[in-house]
Amino acid sequence: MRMSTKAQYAVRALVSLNLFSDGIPVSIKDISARENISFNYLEQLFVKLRRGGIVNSVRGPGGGYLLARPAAEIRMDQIIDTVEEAIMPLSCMNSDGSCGCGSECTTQSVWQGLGNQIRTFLASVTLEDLTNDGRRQQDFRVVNH
Amino acid sequence: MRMSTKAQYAVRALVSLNLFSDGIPVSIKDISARENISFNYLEQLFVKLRRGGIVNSVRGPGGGYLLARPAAEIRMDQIIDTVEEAIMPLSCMNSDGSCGCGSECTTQSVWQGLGNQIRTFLASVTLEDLTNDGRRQQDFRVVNH
DNA sequence: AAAATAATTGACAGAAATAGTCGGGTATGA
DNA sequence: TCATACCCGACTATTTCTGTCAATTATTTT
Repeated sequence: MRMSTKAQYAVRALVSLNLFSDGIPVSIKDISARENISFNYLEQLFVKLRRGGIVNSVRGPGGGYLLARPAAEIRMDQIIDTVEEAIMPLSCMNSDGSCGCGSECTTQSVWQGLGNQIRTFLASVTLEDLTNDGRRQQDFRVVNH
Repeated sequence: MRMSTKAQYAVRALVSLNLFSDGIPVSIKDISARENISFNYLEQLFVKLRRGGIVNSVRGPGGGYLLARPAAEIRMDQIIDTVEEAIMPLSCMNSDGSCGCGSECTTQSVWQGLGNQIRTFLASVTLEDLTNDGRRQQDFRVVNH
């Protein structure tokens, strides 16, 4: 069981975006350099994030991306939903979320319980929470140099 | 983010084992037939489960596998740990569990929090819990035929 | 002792998902 | 009109997952 780099990159990128944007667009190039994530790969992620309504884009020189709404209203589960396919699919699960393995599947309840647990946790953390963590780390670094 | 079939199969197989064993060994062939899981694949899983101390093996005719301890003392997280590599690794995580991305990694806390959440949940469910679920489903089926 | 059963082990292969690349477009501000 | 930076789809490489196979060892039954 693992979290894809897609999700990890997307979250890191958005924290970085929130941390360094003062209302002006931040370019992928900047984020890519700052977070050391492949430019082309980030580009892909931001296309999804834009379509998912997490960020808005500004084209042309000086353009880039902006959060579509306040960081406090952007939840982790929303980010991951837009960037990945599903938070916790099972092998016996149909595309509509129903179970395809009939009566054999005595263990389904656990996995569903786990899925709910994960989703609840991710929904309880906002981009603002993470950005504050980031800010603290930054301050710490400045103080200690 | 997904749970591997390895983990799903292992749990199902152990529930089945516990459900149909009355102190006598159950062969992989039986479990394979009952749960409709590939014999050869199950074999692999049981090697790990044995090495992980979840089951004991009995060789020769009439042999098979037995739970190494009471079902109530076998927790989900233990099963998954023996069958998979890690419950929630991150791409920036070294093999020893430490983080390799230094100060850039402002988002680590979330993933660790999530990992703890998952682990806590899995540790709260025992094989007995699941077996009881299975028994109820079986009764239900018997009653309704 | 021989035969049958069933675990044990390691190597291998195909498929799918993930991760990352590339090349050409389009909009926009200077 | 040029440089910037988003936009988009296709493509490739890598890894992981899933499953198969063959050969071996241990044990019981006949």
